[in-house]
Amino acid sequence: MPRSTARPSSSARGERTRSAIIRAAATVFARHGYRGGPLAAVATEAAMTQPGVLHHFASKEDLLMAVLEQRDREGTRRLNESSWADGGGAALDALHDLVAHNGTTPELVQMFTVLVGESVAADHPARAFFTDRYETLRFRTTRAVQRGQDSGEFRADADAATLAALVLAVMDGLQIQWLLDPELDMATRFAVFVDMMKRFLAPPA
Amino acid sequence: MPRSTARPSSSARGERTRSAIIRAAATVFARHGYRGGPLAAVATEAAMTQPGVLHHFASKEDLLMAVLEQRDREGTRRLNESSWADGGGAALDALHDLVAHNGTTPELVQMFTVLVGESVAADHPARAFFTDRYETLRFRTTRAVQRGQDSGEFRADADAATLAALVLAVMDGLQIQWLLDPELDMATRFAVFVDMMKRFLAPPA
DNA sequence: GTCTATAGTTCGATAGAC
DNA sequence: GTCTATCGAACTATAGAC
Repeated sequence: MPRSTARPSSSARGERTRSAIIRAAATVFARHGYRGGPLAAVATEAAMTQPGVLHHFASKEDLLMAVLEQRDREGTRRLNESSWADGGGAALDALHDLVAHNGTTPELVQMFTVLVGESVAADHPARAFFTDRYETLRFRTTRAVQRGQDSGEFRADADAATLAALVLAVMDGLQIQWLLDPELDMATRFAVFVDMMKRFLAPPA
Repeated sequence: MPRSTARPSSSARGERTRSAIIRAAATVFARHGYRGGPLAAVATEAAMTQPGVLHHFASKEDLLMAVLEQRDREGTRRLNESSWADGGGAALDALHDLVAHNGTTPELVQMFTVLVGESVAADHPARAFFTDRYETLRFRTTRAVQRGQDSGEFRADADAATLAALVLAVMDGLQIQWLLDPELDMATRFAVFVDMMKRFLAPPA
């Protein structure tokens, strides 16, 4: 592995170009969707020509998958650095922090909302990605609720999997409404939902 | 106005053709989205040629708007025939019935989910339609919650507008997850949310 | 009112020079 | 590694016969 003081190797420079293209593609896909966003627009955004983009990615579809995986990793990293892993009410608070942060990154939110909508169509290249993503998110959120039940913070007789699906649903649904009308504050509304769920899960006195 | 026993007038036959095209377009847009669904596919689905479709609609965009308004009217009619207008818990139960019914019409649900995702992009022709639609739905749902507060069924110190936004968010979010994984039952999960919200809104004993 | 034919674009991908 | 040039496909919309 090259030391940070060394002149960047050819492949390291290549990685930087790839990153710039991924950033540009995220912007274009957020604004116009995958089908509606031409490679030429990605190229312009990355200060290149369209064949230049395809020198770094075999196809537009390849670029799409690279964008999705990159942005997904960034979002996941954020959660992992929070109190998410503690489970229970702390995990719900961590999700609230995430929603508040998302409110400062409309482009990222819009990209995922546009692409998940497109990908619901059976033949969309990102369909499998999103199916997997939701399965993983539901699994992890279910575990966070269960952790709260195991510790006695939450009632044990609630269906953790259903509640996990509801949490993710609220996040997605609020994003849609926020993107259509930016006046709407996601974090404030999500806080009410978290409050509602905590009361619902409070063990009987 | 022609009597029902009369031979259908030319314009009545024209209306039937328009309806058939709208039905065909709804199928195609649900499967591939607006941008991804060619007029030729709509034509095939309606057993016509592509210029035949454009004889009845000035442009693809015109057809899209006709599809949206038609399908929206159908959905709204269903709600109006339920206990929705009573407000309060009865209105929430009416929404649950709607969610259960939606579970039997995946094509309709998919069409709206795909199109709302696409339309979040600023330049999409359906953007204004969906912005208005959510504003209207939020307004009507807010009123339903307030009606419950006025009657004393619900606590008066809850923010009806926020709760309305949450209800719509859950519906949309569950639809996304259901379309990506049809194993997930929307109605069962929505019922848990309704239960949670009713407890949250129960007046203090 | 529906057809065939086609104009006029736009786009993804490839070829090949530098 | 980036460019210019271009191919070939797909799509909306129009023209005009029947």
